[in-house]
Amino acid sequence: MSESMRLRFAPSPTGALHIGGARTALYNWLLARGSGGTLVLRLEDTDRERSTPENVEQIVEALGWLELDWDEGPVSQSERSDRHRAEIARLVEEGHAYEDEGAVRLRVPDAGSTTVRDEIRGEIAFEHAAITDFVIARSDGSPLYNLAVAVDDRDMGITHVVRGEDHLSNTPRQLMVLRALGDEPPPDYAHLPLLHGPDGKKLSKRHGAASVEELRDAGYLPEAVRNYLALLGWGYDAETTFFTTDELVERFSLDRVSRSPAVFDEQKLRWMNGRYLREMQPAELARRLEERHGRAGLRAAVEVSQEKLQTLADFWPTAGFVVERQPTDPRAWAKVMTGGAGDRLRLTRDALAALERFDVGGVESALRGVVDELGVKPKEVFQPLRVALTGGTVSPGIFESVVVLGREEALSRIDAALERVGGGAPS
RNA sequence: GGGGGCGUGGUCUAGUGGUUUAGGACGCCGGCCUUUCACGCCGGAGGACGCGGGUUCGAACCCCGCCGCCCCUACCA
Repeated sequence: MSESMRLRFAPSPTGALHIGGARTALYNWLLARGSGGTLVLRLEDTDRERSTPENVEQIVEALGWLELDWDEGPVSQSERSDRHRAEIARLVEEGHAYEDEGAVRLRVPDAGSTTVRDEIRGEIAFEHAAITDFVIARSDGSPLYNLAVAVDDRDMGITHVVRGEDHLSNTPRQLMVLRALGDEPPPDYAHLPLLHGPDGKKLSKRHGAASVEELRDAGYLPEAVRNYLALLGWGYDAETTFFTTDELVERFSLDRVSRSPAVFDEQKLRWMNGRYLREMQPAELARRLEERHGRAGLRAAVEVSQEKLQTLADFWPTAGFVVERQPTDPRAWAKVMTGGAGDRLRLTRDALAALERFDVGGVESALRGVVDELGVKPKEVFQPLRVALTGGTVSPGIFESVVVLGREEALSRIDAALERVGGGAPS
């Protein structure tokens, strides 16, 4: 790749930025950043009916969240309509196109073929006989996709067009427009394999999180999404799975991009996201969670729960009890608060109340003391306490949970549970 | 219908003629760890590389046919 690569990411603002589009944006960005080239953001909004400002805003926001920036643009094709119309007129004048019931069609030769040189798939020939004279301008004079793309790629000096495979069949048409427009060599093309849902069909909302916005809301980290998306259709070697963004920029190349479509597997993204979450500095994780929840003071809750999170959305269910009391899960209560649970909990309360050093080590020895004293299994003591403190049977480590709540709050919650179980008044 | 692309365990992939009894990862199953759930660690099941021919001493890798899936075939992009 030359160091003067000029790439473009050209989404159509007819909807949110989908995962496939995000992957295309990522690959273009990696290529631009890795080569010291330029990335242009272009909005293909020649379909004025379906293109909306809201979608443009959403796409720009999604790119921002993914931390993918661009060097030029965003430029809207609709703003370049005059330029497109001028070229359409010139093509008609020069005989490359003609009017047909008001619309304008490009002349496609009856014989011969146009060959697409694809960086990923090699040379692909398209027989002209199978391509009709296609419309490049509507009868109202407005330019159509294949014309606008060709004119813009040419005007913008795009050297590499990297886009989804769904555009592969359009490429010979754009190549023909380009040729009619002038003699300049066309850009290099690379068509990325499409992304499918678990059912093998084109990815859509019915497959769960399908847009970048939904990924963000589901609690995924942009760096994890970048890493995962990079691996959907590209691999560096036989064993490397984790890449920092710098490593991706350095190592990504089109010649290792796969040719076959990939299925977006949210389970693997969850796993990868969990790995990123666990390796993050607690302060940073707390900052992101505080931003997400619009509240401060989450650091302590983060420290006891970080190792259990797979997404940011997992935080509240697992550590919300630290911030505020949670309703008790009836099933948890019924399962744990049986037999002599009340008595064990009362003894636990006494041990915690009498504890001098209220830290993890102190709490642990106090609780294990109760276990030894009663001669029961640890969980006979820990689970009732867990339910009293958190409302459920699943939570962060019990010693840490006790300490993070503090003695006063912990005893208060235990008392409330004792009252409910009727296991006797607090001593 | 026509044109084009693709086809390695459920999923993402490594592997382009022999070092492959096809490697790694997610998921799944079992075990260990253990205060719950995770994490982590260990082990396991699951692919004869879409199918059928051919070339070759030898093919997942080359050739042909077929099948399947997807894309284009719009005055959508």
